[in-house]
Amino acid sequence: MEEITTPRRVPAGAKAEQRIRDILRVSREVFAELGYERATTTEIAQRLGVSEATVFTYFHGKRALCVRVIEDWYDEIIDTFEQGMPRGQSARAQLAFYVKTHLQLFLIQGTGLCALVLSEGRAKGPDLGEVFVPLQRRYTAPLMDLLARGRENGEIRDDLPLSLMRSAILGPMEHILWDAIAREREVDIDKTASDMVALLWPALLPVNVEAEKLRAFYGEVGAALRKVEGA
Amino acid sequence: MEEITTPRRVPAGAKAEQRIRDILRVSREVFAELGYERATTTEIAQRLGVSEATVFTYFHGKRALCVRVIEDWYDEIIDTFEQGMPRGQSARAQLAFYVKTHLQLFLIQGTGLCALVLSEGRAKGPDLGEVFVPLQRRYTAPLMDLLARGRENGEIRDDLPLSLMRSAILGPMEHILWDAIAREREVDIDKTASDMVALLWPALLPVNVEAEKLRAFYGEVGAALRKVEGA
Amino acid sequence: MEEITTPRRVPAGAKAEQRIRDILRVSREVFAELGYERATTTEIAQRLGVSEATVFTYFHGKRALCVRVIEDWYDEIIDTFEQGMPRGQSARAQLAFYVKTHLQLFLIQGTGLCALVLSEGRAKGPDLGEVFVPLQRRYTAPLMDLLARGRENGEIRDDLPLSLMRSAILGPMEHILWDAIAREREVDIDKTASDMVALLWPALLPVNVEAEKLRAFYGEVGAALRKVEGA
Amino acid sequence: MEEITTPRRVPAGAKAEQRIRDILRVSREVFAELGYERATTTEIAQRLGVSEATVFTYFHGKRALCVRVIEDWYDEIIDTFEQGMPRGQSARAQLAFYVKTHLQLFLIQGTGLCALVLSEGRAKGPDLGEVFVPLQRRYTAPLMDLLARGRENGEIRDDLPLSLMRSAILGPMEHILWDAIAREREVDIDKTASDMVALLWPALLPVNVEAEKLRAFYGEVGAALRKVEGA
DNA sequence: CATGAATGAGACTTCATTCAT
DNA sequence: AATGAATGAAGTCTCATTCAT
Repeated sequence: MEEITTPRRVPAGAKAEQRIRDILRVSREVFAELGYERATTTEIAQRLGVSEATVFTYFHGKRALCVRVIEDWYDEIIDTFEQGMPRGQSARAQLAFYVKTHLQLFLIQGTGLCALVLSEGRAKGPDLGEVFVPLQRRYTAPLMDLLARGRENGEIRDDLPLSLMRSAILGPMEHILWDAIAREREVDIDKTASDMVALLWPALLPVNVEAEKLRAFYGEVGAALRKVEGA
Repeated sequence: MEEITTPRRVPAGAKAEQRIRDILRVSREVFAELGYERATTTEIAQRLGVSEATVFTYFHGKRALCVRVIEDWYDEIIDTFEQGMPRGQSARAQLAFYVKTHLQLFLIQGTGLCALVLSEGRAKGPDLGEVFVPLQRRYTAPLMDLLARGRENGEIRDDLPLSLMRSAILGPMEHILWDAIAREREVDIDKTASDMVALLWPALLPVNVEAEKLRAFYGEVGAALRKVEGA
Repeated sequence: MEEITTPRRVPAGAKAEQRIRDILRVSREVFAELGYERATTTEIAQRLGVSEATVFTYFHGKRALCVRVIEDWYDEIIDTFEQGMPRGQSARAQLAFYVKTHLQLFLIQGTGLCALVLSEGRAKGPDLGEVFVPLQRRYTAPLMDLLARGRENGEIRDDLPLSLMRSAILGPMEHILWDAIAREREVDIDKTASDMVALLWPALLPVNVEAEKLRAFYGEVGAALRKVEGA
Repeated sequence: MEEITTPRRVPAGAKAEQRIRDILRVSREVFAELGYERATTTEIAQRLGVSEATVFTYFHGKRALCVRVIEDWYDEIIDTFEQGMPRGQSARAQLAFYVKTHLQLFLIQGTGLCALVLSEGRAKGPDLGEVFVPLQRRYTAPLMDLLARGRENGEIRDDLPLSLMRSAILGPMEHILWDAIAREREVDIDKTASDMVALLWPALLPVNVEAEKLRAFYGEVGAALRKVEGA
């Protein structure tokens, strides 16, 4: 089915690489705006000011181009998380970073790509779908790690599967983003992010860390602190 | 714009109604599996074992057929919620009902329709989009009511917008469903539903401010400790 | 190609004849409004409040129905002329009757049928065309007779072919009618008819050869004069 | 309503222009032969020996193609009239030119386009109709001007509306042309044109230019002439 | 290398017509 | 006698893709 043949000869060189970047940039726009089916190679070529044939000189076809667009997008996101994640801080702080960054990335880039992945990734024929599974895994890895570390530290409850928690964090964000798009409303990213964390954090807390114990802990730490200060 | 032409003549009668039901059933399948763009009238007709012309005898066209499919689907869901919601019970019990029913409806029907609504509702030209807005409202109404009643009773926190809470409930469910589809894994609905409520319920509870602060303090001290240890 | 088979069995009887008349009446409307191609059997059936199948019970098909509509229309027109023509009076009076009646018939019935005949009669495949030739002959017969009689009496010139005169009378009327339709303007039939006769009658009079030459001379001298003056 | 979408990209270049001319040439034939509804893009493509897609590469669609065909045809006619009209000569000579040129243009090109305009221009939905109104005006302008100038000079009667005279000239020509087509008979253009003018001219003359006066005028001009010659 | 030009395959849709009931 | 229902055939149009230049 899927042609695996490479285009006659993909050009190489500095100029060629620039061309590839241009095509990818514009394709990302078009796929994001229109979705896979409604996007056309004509539209992409026209926005670039080149002929359709040129696009096909550098990419196998529409499908391959779309896959590449999505891969690149994932890579960017994953990089951003891996590099920025404040690993040393509390799980809550890490979550806050994750949520805010996520909202930023999606709202800036538009939710188009998000929708693209969600709807095209689901298409029956494993046309695009199978490409995404590993990407999805890498993409959610920072969150999963965050949760796992928090669980080890006792900061996060361990009575429920991590995958459920992941859904409880990613799901609302996607939902909010679509809502924002659908209503064409501006979103206050900072506020939304902090509200979201305020809402969800209690859901992640260990259920058995009770106020009583916390108070005792607080007292002891305070006492220890004063002891040091007094010394 | 909107075509007003009636199909040549929509038959009416017992046999005709059966045919309409058949077409709708199969169309729901096809749209759900393939999405709007990839679904074809040819496919629908073939699965039904009739000619394409027959489909067009009963529906104005692909678009109208799809709209009808979605409307019917929403109606089913809304009915189920409105009739089954245990209004007398606690907010938590009502939420449990909502979540479980939701998962059931979606998993039985497949998430295809959900994806259909989400991706087509977002399409550039508000071709299908505008049909959905009122449906969406009716569809989320039971949940919003539930939350509002809980808030009045003091069962649910009132320091965050309802819309955020709505997203925090619907979002995870959609996410789980897509995950289930993508991995083609069976889902234990009862367990997933109860886990989900166990996870989310604390997020909805009124905040005990003191406890909240203590928890934050606890988390940060722990993190500081680990930093020292790690260094 | 053209099926010559009769419909299974054309019903007969008083009720059947009424039905046929109804179908023809409505079909005439529809064909006149929409032209042959744009008219549909569905439209005809719907306006009648019967099923399409019923139409096919009484007529071979769309084509045959249209032919019959046109034949009937011609028959009406021909009858009107043959019965009303004031044969005893002067050629000019007869022409006046012919012109006025013609305008009346066409404007009342709409020019739709006229257009139908003109455009369908011309279609390449002699589908409808060949049916019309004899009708056209009968239809123009009253006019041709009128002219021939006038010529014998010396009331009408005999230096030009009759067919040309026929065109000079029928042509303008059709032109006026289309103009009226195109601009959706009301036409004052009496005035238009008398103007038309006033205009055309001199064209039909026997030529006074000498006067004619003098007139030509006068025109040319005048033109030459203006040329000099203009220079 | 009116689609604004451009074809994917209309090629521009020497070869492309040739192709466009070819498509227009063949389309003109097909529309002329069959009328708008019966003409098919398939037929056009087949006669050209290209795929249907090629036709759609150069034109938005059937409708646009037809509009262009008609516009071009009108332009040709209008140019011919505007350039060839012998403005300096007598009104009769100008009319003779107009009639003969008209017959030539129509008989060479076939009356198909004439019929196309007349029947499609009248179609219920003003699909094509509205395109024609301005063209019609430009097209009849030379004739109207001719008549107006003649009237000012006293060469043409002023007791009847110009529009009626226009119909009395254009109408017969169309009628003759259809007759020619319907009977598939050759037409002697020169003879028909001169006969037509001979027939119609008396209809346009001022009714009060009488033989007596003309004779006197003739005598005087003759005398003047001889005086000059004698000198 | 870039592209102008062409196209095969397939989409949605319409409608005259048939036939069992 | 009437019709409900179904459909074959055809039509317009779109788009990813190819290939010679």
